[in-house]
Order: sequence, then structure tokens, then C-alpha cells
Amino acid sequence: MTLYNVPSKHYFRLHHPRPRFKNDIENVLIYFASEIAAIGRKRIRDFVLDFDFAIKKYPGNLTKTQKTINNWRTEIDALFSFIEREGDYLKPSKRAIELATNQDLVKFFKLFCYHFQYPGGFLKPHVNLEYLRNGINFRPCSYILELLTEAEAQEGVRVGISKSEATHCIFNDLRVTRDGRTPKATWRLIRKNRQMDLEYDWRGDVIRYAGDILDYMVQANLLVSRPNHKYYINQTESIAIRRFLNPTNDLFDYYNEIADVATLTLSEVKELDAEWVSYFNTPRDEGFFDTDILALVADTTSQYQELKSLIDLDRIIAEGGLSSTGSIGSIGESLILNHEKKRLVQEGRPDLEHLVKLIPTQYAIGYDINSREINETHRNIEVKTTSSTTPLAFTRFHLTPNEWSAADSNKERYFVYRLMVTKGSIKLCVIQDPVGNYKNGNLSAIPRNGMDIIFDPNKCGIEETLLI
DNA sequence: CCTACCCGTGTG
DNA sequence: CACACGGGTAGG
Repeated sequence: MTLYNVPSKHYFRLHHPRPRFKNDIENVLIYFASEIAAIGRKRIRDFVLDFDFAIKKYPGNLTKTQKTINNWRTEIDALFSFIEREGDYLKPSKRAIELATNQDLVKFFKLFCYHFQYPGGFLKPHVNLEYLRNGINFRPCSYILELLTEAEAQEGVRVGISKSEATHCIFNDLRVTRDGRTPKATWRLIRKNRQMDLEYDWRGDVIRYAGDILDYMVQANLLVSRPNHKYYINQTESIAIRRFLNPTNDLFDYYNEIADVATLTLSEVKELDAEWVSYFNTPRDEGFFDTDILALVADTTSQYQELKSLIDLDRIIAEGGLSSTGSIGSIGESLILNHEKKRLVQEGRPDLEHLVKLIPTQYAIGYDINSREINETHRNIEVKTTSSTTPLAFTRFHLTPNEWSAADSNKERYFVYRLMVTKGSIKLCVIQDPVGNYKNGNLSAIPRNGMDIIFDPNKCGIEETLLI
């Protein structure tokens, strides 16, 4: 057995903060984004105190030392840029607010993968300086997608790569990260190594950095991992992948901002790192990376087509006046519209089916769908959709001021349909009269531009099967 | 000194 | 043997 190593003159290990929550990443990210959004803009000291308190409240953190809490606070933020600094103040970043409000983790990870690069502001300035002096200039997610696309075209079959191949043939090789070796040439190397039966150092601490990026790409639904521990292009996400292959021209380039790398100082790098946070929060059109719920639920292209024809979103959209086909919110609404019609038929009132209507958003009456009970009284439904590749506790959602006051005035006629879309499954939880439940202490609500709701499924909310 | 990514090493 | 705690350590 022979080990493949990057020739030492080309070796440069790429690094980023190690997340301390990989097993629980979706829950931690939703929790962090929600808590940070709830804290709002505060003086640094107060912000940190509030944030520390929130981190300690996270399950399992009560007994952790202050040192560990500090590490959670700074490392997660360094990697995901959840907090922006404004003089003596800290405030939630755009991405944090988006995630807290929309709870679209798949879209969040697509945006993360799209903007992530080396060098980057997640590194300590002196480490980043080292990267700059070495001329590192590397966007891992675009590169991996290009490589797999190229390899599939060449081989004529589905192609996957492993964490160790990504580490030793891509991430840690300056010929890729500095010199921009073509994906085609890199694939030639990987294939040659396979033919020669070369092994790689695959110890956890060696391959974990490239491995993290591959895992984040799975969270973004760009790649799928198979039981052979290799990562493949997700065929149902071709539109999003095309964006990675043809990126916009507004991505952050340290080298554009630097006159001369040789005389670059630490404090100059620090200034650039501050710009990194705002770059990482670049505003993007709502439809830039819309999560295609059906692409998330489907495992294969044929399954995707089947679902698409079954649900016939286009017809629902045409009839119901949905503004866009894109956001998970609108797709969630059309799924529930379909669900309500089927429910009335099942419960013996097919004559009421035609009364189930989507309410165009411009009316802003505080709910999405007008439906009926079998006794013909109104059922006003607000749909709250979360998407994630793996299941997570979905007991949090956000109600706007409008929605909260509609819930307050409609009382038991107001329903929140909590929809959790994960890879391969859809879960639905129905919460009746959220304001009433709040007053009874069955559900907690914290004001933030409306209300951040946390419900306990044992106290309120009934799990139902989504009718398709 | 303190802060904040860095990362050795214990654990399950 | 992968993961994450909490000490390490460089810079402020």
C-alpha cells in the first residue's frame, strides 16, 4: 500500500474554524440566528452578555465552562458571519435575520457555499496574511462542482469524490488553490491515483476541513453522499449548480484591494476582514437560491418529475395567484392548499372544496389560506415552512405583527400549519389559536418585529399527515 | 493582561 | 476514531 502525498513544495493546508456542533448543525444554526435576531442592535458588552446567556440555555450547555461558551460564540459567528459590528454596537447580520425569519436552511447553506472562499475573514488576521502571501485564491464549492461536472462528462457515468481525495488532490495543493489548476487536470490526477490504488491519509484531523465543506454542500442540497462515502452531484439541483459554474462578478477578492502583498501589514488584513463580514452578507434577490422543495424531497430525477406532476404546482399557482413559484413559503402554501381540499373531501364535504382559497399576499390580512371546517365555519391558515436536508426540532417559527394580530382576533379560527420539509419526507404540525395558547402558557412568544414563537408539541400542536 | 480562532487530546 | 471541550497561543 502506497500513500499519496502532495509534493511538499505544493503543500499548503487550508483551514477554517472547526464547528463544535456538526451532529446538530441545523438546530444550532436556527437557534443562533433566532437568538441573535431577538437580541437586536446593542452595545457590544450587552450584546455579548445576552448572547452568552442564550448559548448557555442551549440544551447541554448549562454545565459548560465560560471558556467553551466564548468559543461557541466566536467560532460559529466567525464561520457564518451572523454578527455585524457598527462602532460600539453589534447587530444581527442580514443572513442571520433571513434565517431566523424564513428558516430556509437549504437556501442558507447555498448562500454560504456560494460566498465561501479562501482567504476569508473567518481566519485570524495573521493566518489570513499567510494565505495572502502564498497567493491562495480558491472557491471550493464552485471548484468541486466544476470537477464533478467535468468528470461526469468525460466518464459518461455518475462520479463521486471522497473526503480524502478532496483534501489531498484539491484543498491542500497550491497547484489548485494558488495556480488554478483546471478541474479537468485534477480529475486526471484523482483517476490516476485510483488506477494505481494509492491510499490517502484519511485521519479525522487531516480530512475534516475539506470534509466540512463537502458536508455543507450536502446541507445545501448541491451534493448527495452515498454509502460508499463518496459525494456526488445532486441531479435535481441543476439550476442552482449552474449559478456556481457561472458565478456573479461581485464576489470578494482580497487581491483587488491590495496594492502589494509583499508589504501587506496585519492591520490592513484586519480592515479587509471587516469588509468580509459585509461581503458574506451581500444582499441577494429573493429568488437567487430558492429552495425547490420537490427537489429536496425527491431522491432521483424521475421521482422529482413524478412529484411535480402529482402536485402540479403550476396549476395551483395559476389558479391561486401565488406571486412566485420559488420561495419555500409559496410552495408550502400550495402544498397546504392541496392538503385542505383533500381533507374536506375525506371528511365528507367535497362541496366545500371550491371554497378553499389562497389569499394574495398584497391583501396582508395576516394569513395565507381561507379554508373551512366541515360545519362550514372559516378556518384561517398561516403556513410556516422550514427546509433542511435532515430532520430537526421545528418548534420555532416567526409571526409578523400582522399575523399575530390576526391570530389574536380570529382566536380558535386561526391555525398555524407548521411544515417541515426534509430530504425524503414532509412533516406537518397544526397549531390552533396560537395567541390563546400563549395566554394559557402552552407556548412561548418573544417580541421581535412580531413574535418569535416556540411551542411544546406536548402542550399544543397536533401532528398530521400531509395529504398529497 | 484579555480575546478569539487554533488545535491537542479525552471520550463515548 | 470522529467529535467537541476547553486549554493553547498569538495578537491586541
